[in-house]
Amino acid sequence: MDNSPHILIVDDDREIRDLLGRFLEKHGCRVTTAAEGRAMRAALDDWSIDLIVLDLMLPGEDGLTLCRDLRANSAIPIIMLTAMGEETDRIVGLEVGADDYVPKPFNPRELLARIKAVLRRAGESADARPAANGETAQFAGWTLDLGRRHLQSPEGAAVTLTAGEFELLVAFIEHPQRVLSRDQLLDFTRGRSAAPFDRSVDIQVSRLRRKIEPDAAAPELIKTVRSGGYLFTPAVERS
Amino acid sequence: MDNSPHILIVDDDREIRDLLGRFLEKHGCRVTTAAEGRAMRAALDDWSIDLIVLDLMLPGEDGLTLCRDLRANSAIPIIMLTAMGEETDRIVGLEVGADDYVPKPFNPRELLARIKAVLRRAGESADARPAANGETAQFAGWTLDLGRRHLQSPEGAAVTLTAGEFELLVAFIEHPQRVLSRDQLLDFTRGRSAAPFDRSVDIQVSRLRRKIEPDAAAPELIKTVRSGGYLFTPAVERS
DNA sequence: TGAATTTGTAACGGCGTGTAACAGATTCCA
DNA sequence: TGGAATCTGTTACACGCCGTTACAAATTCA
Repeated sequence: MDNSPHILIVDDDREIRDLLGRFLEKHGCRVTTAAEGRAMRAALDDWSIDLIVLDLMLPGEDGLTLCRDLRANSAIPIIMLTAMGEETDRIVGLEVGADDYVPKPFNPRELLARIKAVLRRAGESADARPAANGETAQFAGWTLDLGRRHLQSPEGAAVTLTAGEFELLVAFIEHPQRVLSRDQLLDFTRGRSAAPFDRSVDIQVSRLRRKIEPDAAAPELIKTVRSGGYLFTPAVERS
Repeated sequence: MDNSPHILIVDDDREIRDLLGRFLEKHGCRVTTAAEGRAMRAALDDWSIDLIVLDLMLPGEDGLTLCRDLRANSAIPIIMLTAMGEETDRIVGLEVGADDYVPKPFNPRELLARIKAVLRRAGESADARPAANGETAQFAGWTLDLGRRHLQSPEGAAVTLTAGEFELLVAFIEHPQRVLSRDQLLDFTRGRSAAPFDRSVDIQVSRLRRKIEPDAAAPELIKTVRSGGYLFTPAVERS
């Protein structure tokens, strides 16, 4: 399962989540599931999701509301599941910003086909996101300019980062003071999941530490959490 | 698929998008699709579109509005799809600036013929457009005069650019602080898609860097994003 | 304490990128 | 129209990034 799309299934029906999840995994997707809005947001925070399959009918916040909220600050493709195939639902779903909709009950194969189609289209118009325009982040005296991909030390010296180091640092900055597993870090930086005995994250952490830690032997900024992952300790301020 | 016209299909009906898209691709076009206005704008931002096939009836913003907006600041040829062949639609469509209209249901062959006709006409009158008259863009102290194709360094010295270098710089200036793939850059500058092992973009970037980067060994303006493409880092101001 | 597990990192090699050099294509000019 | 000058893509090779492997060090557990 390398470099495969990461699908988030949001449905209150456990059976649908499990069956659909297994089906998609068998067909080359990584899958995370959530039963309602709160869990959905948690999953979006924990992983780099490529596409959301969102049930229209949910307890608590319903799918339409979630969909509108998602659209407000992200461009993640959404496929809506609607209980009835009514025209009104379709219109409303598309109006609210869904990329496609599938009426229940659905054929998993058809859903998979639509997922692929939506992902293909999304890939074409991929980097429509403003890519952190002009934003900068400060931590422990350091300044990272997201737009210019430029890092400055507390003393004012420019430190050049390779693409991989930059991506890793961005992942840390976007999730500070949280333990991030190697799997999550790989997902954030490379959009793929870890293979067994995959040490690539360790290596990149080691290389990044050499550039930003005053003493790489006693790291302060990026701490190791044994059998957990890594933790970015400084507070991050963005502007 | 080289140097072929890049068609953008805007229609909320997935089936029409897919079928028509495949048909056009089979007949020597490159195709990108969008379900509604938001996706259409994203696609226009990401690619150099030669012609838009635009459905009159769309959820959210309807085709007429989109068409009028498009005409306000671009000359991209537009073919409207109208649900009924009513005279009024035709009149309104043409009034709003569409180059042709095709009533639904339509024969793909006929649509293709009209696309070719409109493209031929557009190609003839292409050089007639004043090409951003008198506009200039500033970035990192440099000034680029779009009309005169003239570049001035921060010190005030004139730097002559070849046509290819100029087109590349314009592509960067029109999409600053975004990672642009080699494929996108080829589309912007030459209107074609990349062949496997195509290094032409790399070469042009290398040549442009030599002219505008203070230190070509440590580029600041045009950064490389490994396995992603290139990124124009400075903020761009236009006047 | 010793074994098992986990992490740090040196070393190597595959692969993506930078660029020199050449050749084909295009433009310019008489 | 023909030849020169210029521009642009291809080829070839060097370099640097990054993942794998291997082994040492640190930590945990019995």
